[in-house]
Amino acid sequence: VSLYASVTPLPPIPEIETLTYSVSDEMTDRVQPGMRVLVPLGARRITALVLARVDSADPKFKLKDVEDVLDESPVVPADLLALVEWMAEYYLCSRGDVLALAIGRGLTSSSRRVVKLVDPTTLGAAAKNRVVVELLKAGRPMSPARLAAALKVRSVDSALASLKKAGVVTIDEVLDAPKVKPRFQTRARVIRIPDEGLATQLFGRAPKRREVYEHLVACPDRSATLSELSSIFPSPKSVLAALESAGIVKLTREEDYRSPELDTEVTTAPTLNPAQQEAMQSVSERLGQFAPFLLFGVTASGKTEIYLELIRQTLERGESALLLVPEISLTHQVVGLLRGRFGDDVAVLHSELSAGERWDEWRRISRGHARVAIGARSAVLAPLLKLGLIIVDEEHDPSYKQGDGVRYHARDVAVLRAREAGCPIVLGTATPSMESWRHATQERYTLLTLEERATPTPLPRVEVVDLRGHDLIAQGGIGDYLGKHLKENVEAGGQTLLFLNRRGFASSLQCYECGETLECKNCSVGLTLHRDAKALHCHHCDNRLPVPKRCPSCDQDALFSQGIGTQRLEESVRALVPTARIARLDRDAAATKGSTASVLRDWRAGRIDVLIGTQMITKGHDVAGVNLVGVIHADQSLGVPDFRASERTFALLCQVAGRAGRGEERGRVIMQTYQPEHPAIAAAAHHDFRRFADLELADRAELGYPPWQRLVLLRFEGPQLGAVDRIANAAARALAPLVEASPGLRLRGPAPALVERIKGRFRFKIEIQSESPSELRMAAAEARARVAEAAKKASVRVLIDIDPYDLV
DNA sequence: AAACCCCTAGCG
DNA sequence: GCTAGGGGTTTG
Repeated sequence: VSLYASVTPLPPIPEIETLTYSVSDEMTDRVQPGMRVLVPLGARRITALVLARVDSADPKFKLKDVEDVLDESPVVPADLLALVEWMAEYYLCSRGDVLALAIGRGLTSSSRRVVKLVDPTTLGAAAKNRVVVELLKAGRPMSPARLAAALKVRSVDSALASLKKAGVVTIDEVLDAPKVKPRFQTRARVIRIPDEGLATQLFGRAPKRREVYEHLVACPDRSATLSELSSIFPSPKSVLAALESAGIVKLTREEDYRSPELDTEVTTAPTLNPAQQEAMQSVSERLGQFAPFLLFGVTASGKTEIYLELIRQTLERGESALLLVPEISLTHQVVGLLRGRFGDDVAVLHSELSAGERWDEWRRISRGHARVAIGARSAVLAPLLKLGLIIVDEEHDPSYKQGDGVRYHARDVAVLRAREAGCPIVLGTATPSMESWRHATQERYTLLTLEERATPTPLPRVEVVDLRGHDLIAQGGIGDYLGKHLKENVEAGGQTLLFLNRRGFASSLQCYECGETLECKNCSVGLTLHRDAKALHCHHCDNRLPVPKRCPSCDQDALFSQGIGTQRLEESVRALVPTARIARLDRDAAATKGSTASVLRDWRAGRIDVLIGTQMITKGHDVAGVNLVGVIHADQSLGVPDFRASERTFALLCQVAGRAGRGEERGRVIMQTYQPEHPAIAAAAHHDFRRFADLELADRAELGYPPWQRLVLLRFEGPQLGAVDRIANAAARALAPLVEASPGLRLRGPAPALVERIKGRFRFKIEIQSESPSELRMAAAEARARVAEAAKKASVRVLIDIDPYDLV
């Protein structure tokens, strides 16, 4: 019986989903699903991941052999491969795309051609040949692509062909090593206790041998690594060699994991209060089976302790646990807690890891050496073995939805993964997403509620200040009421948090003579004024320009700034409370390395009186409680033409408000707004999620927006407006018969995106809506396929966003 | 006729 | 993503 391997290239190759190779007899045992292999493809060799072993192959292919197996154990466990398949199907992308985002880059190798000069005397006639030879004479052997680049021509292939024929050069295929290699270390282990005679013989005149030996015997497992020993004994290598040849010690090479530096915060598990206990118990009873829970707990209700206890129980059952958090960089504290409780059993996966660190954490998990994985979005694909529990903290957080590439939603994938693994999943939040809330009210998810804070402080008092009739900008962002309380709080020595979700100084510059607003030349958006950097800054393409003195359009000295950002707010706070210690936390301030951490440290230590920030300050547990929280412009994010604007605003306001009064006394929150009656603001002021959800769901029902129905967004992007418009319309026409045939299918668009141009690319969109997700996916795939060819010709990219979060 | 250039099909 | 090879064009 012959064996074949179905593989997918890694990194992925567009248009190639799977390839089939034959497996030679001596490799049949080694080739297993989830392993990387080296395979020939065309004229070169590439790495690929084995998806399956199959016993038959399409006879129309003349199959090549798998050349080498790169792993000893599967890099991707079998159940994770199944999840990858599902994601590729659901999100209409290739398995390779999903695998690439799971494993990351740097783990693949491929061959390339290298040109070597052997005999420069027999030059060909062509001028190009001469230049190529000159270049090779001067430097080292290089690839055809680099030769072409150095000579600033498209290709040198034909010159090389003739040079090769004349015997001037040779072209070899060289295999690149993967960029990430495992690191090894030597471990010494005592395997035999010497009897008295041998001991005298070995140690009699060699006290150092005895010392090393005695140290090793005292170690756990009677073993230690070479680097550990080196830190105690100077150059222990020769001693170990002697002990090894005497048969006392065995030296082995083992993989050395590059674990990221992590803070460890040692705490003891507190006794859970009755509400926590009850919630924990409900999940605990269902360990070992699929059971989705929505853990709805107000801020500071002690959700984290429930997570920790459930993870402990899962490990005790011999299973592994996955904890997803919105942004790992802002949740160091949770990582520290986990490390404190579970030590080296914890692995961290996030984008800030180096390729080597990520790979080693990945291997630690996939070998079962780490059984708790914590990470952001992409950690939902962590290669855990015997998965027994998934927790998604802050399940409502929009960062779980990937905005480009494979546009997956980590929370949704997590629920599916839990179902496949047959384990409980806990979605924790103070402000559930409408989707999860509906599942809970329909009893598809079990609702667990924590109504009270675990701390003695009650929820803060929230006051809504009606800004109508006031010019927020003229007041520098701080109205009279907020200003009065800010002053009082600073004088009383309290800490104040001011929240404004816009960075920069002013949102735009406009000319009062000709009315022109200064726009980015690559994007159809206004440029933000950054006064500290003395620049106009495009928040879409990162373009930076000097601030012009006069209007570039009419040359009048008539430019004035509009809107208000954190930098301007900082200025007005300094004017209002000149003696206060003030700090700002936003993406601009965080750009200076390490500044975020030091600002947060100072804040927690009470060395800062007023902290100004964007939504960075609302996330995670790093910002401790304060006496006063000021929301500068609560309805700011309601202006976005997106059906989720209310939900986002509500969640954001609750989160900001939750920062108040975590310590001894009850905090105060002041929300300034032009829309005090808006449900998102009114409900947030009363900490009343249920009321907000009722109103919001009713609103969405009218238009059939999620969670009532599902959405798919088709996006069109390209450098020419006309081409993008044309392809978008062609796609709409391709969809028309489907819409006609199916009464449940609705179409909105094509229409230009809110920001019509980003980085020089024009953007159009089509929204498709239906109750049936499969019908939607089919329609989207059909539309894309129908316009694919024309789109390629017109350099228009067609992107499909399943369950989109960003509609504008 | 050879050399050069550009494009794209097909890779298992 | 790469490469070899097809076909059209230029060059000596």
